[in-house]
Amino acid sequence: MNKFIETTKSISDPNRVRVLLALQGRELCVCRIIELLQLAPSTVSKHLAILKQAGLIEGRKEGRWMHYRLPDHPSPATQRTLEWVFDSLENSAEIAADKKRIQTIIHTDITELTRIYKK
Amino acid sequence: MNKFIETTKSISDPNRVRVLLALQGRELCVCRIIELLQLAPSTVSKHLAILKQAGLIEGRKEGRWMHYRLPDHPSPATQRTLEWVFDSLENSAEIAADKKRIQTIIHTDITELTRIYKK
DNA sequence: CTTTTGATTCGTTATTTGGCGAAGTATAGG
DNA sequence: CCTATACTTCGCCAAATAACGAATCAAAAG
Repeated sequence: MNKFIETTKSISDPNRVRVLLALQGRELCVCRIIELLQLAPSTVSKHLAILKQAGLIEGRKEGRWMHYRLPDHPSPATQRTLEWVFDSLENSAEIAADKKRIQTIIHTDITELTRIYKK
Repeated sequence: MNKFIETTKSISDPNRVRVLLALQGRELCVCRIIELLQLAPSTVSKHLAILKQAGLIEGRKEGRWMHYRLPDHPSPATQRTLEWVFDSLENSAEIAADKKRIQTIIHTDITELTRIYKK
């Protein structure tokens, strides 16, 4: 039950759900997720930590960059959770808009994104 | 997306989840749900209103008693949500304990339960 | 080895949430 | 009718949550 509630809490925030959908079929570094969500780096980092703790994403450090992705080998429970989330949001307008914007974001050079920190 | 978040929020409280599981295959009046959860009537009523608003349960008034049950004709989305919840908690110890206790509660006369209000 | 950069941790604040008891509503019983 | 009963609504409080900026950490780059 505890694990289940941890899972449901982790997916009851729209920004965290957007992250899960953004990671479908690709890996993203934190700076691109920041660009997608338009939130402070510290806030995004917290959201990612919550999703990771719940087992819904995993991280990989490569030099200075941290890349997050959906689990390579999710537990059956995690697998079903992700399927349910993706299935439920198949027709979401917000997610469709994100998907479109992600195409721009992944083709933007990282040095262009980091201006977020400089503001 | 809003609807989805409303759903996930409604199932991210353990007591609300316990209610959903308790309603599997049966209808229960509020007084029995109070007995199960051991919470104040006003608190239980609030939880039930949240689940109802999310479309996960429906209510039926019969005289003085309000009976709640899982929806007779759930939307496909609601159906999948309930399946996911039930599937996820198949092996929960807390839910197993509740199932056992519900057997007692449904065989207890309502006049025995109402002592909760009298305290 | 100092600086820069990408990300996380910490401390604070505003909002939301879950709990309760008191008051209100509606129905049944005396 | 008037009272009791089954719930719900309201108002309040304590705890949890989401957001931010400042400080910190770790890995390149200068």
